[in-house]
Amino acid sequence: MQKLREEIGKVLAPLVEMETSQVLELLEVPPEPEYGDLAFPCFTLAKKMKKPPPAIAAELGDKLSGQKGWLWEKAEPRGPYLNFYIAPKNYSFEVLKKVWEEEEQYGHTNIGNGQNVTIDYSSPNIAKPFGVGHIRSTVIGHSLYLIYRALGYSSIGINHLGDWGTQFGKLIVAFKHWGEEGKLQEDPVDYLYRLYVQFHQEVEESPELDDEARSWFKRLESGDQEAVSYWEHFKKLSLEAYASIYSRLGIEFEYYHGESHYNQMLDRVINLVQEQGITKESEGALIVDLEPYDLPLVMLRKKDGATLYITRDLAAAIYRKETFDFARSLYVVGAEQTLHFQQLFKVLELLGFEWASNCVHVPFGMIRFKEGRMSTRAGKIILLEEVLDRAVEMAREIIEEKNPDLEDKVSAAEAVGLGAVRFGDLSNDRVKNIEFDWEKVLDFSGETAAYIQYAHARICSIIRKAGPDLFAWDDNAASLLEKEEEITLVKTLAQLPEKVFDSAESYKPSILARYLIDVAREFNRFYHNCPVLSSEPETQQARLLLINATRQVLANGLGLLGIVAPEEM
RNA sequence: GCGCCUGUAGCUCAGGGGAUAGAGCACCGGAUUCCUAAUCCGGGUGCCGCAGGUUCAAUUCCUGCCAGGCGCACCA
Repeated sequence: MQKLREEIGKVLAPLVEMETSQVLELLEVPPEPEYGDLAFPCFTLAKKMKKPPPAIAAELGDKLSGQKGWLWEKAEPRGPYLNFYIAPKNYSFEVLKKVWEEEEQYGHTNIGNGQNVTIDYSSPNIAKPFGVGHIRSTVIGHSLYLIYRALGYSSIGINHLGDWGTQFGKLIVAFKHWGEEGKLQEDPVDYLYRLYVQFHQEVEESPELDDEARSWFKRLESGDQEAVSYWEHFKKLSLEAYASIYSRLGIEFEYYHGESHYNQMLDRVINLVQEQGITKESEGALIVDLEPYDLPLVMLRKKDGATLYITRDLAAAIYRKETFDFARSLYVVGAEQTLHFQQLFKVLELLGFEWASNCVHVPFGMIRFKEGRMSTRAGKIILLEEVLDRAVEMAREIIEEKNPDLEDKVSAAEAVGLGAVRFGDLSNDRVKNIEFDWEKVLDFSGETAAYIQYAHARICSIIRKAGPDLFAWDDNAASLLEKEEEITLVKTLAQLPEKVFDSAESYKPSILARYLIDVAREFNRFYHNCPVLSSEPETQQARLLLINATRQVLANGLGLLGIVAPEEM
């Protein structure tokens, strides 16, 4: 908790002849609770004071012996550290009061000060089914969207649909050769997907199909009527299919600016790069040589005149800056595209845009099978919808078994099932690959969303039973907590704001996800050792305030992960 | 060949310049006259990939190597 740090910083600064801010940077949380709650390491002072660290710690301990502050009650040296111990009652009071007052705003701040952050996420390729692989960008990006908003930024979600490029040439060719409109209408995305797979099979035998596809894409780019109408048709049908997944997951975007959105800007962008004098003609194509920067060259225009992915990304970046004047621009895109973004950002830099340094690629690992990677082309893929459906179904079975009297099983199963899938993607470091395993997807035990949701639901149940009369703020009760389980829980609750901040700064919702597991765990320990409703009136009041604060932290935290916190399950 | 990422307990993974390296799963054993046992408690495991280097201190930072993943001009 910030207040505690500041209090200790102020006390310590004059004693060690440092700025308060320097002291604050050094303060760290000890590895064991018995070593106190905040420690000042004396190593860096050793040189300056020409004394061994333990001697310094001891000396500081002497100077502070018998002293205490509002939020801390003693400072003790231990080895090279000076350990501060919180004053449990005051500390609990402060934490509970803050959560009580801020409610759903607890954990939020205003450091973003209304600045815009654009977040490019989800961005599926039209005409390809929404596979489990797509969930990573969607879910991580959306969580960052929510987290940045909680920090006072104005988040702008952009779905950079893959709605342009040679794949449309392929699709048009496939549809013209083998397609049937009737089947397309039945299940558009699935059918387009099958055509796409078929194209890649046939191309093995007939390589000329590739040229045909390229030429159709070229026609599309030059506005050919027939090509455009195919494209519009495919796009419309795909978008309708994606809409249902997004609505089920509660995901929204400010803009659906796909790649095609930037078509009119491409000439201007290419001119801009040419004016900068960094382009070259090579084998008929227009390229930017990045060799001086140890990067492979970038191609802006193919020899047939058609543009490429990076051309449109360049246009998109500039468009986003001009339109939204972002403070940061995030690209939540798979790690396999790291090089692409290095090139993109380098070209922006060469164009003289100093805001290039505010563009951030937020990479993540891929979801793979044990046997190897998933492949849309080869048809080796698992549909996200199937994953969601099976997870919800499994949740439903467990509810049926554990809580057969529950009224609204449908909502609870949806919350738990979808939560499990999302949490699976959010809880581990995003850069790591994930091995897809049905057993893990459908396992709701251990460190999962259900663990957190269950803690939330139990708290709601206790609060319901307590009734509204028992449940009100009480200055006196708020400072009655003293049992170890209570204090540990309070300390954990106090960490939410810093966890939210850390998640944003490192672009890692996993920090928040892991923290919520800690909160739920500490709550469970408390729950098993400290009865709420059957305790003495004053204790009961204190514990109600504590569990309500816990409920709030869990709800706020899950909210930032895009996961529903059910009141019953 | 070059570049980027990853390597921690049987498995899946946290953590991270310093105080005894942690969880979950799995396995074994315990807890429910009491707020939902989707819970809790107990039981044991680690050359933190290998080798050097920087440092008072390295599992953490740097370099090299090994293993796996990903990428490297007309795909996105």
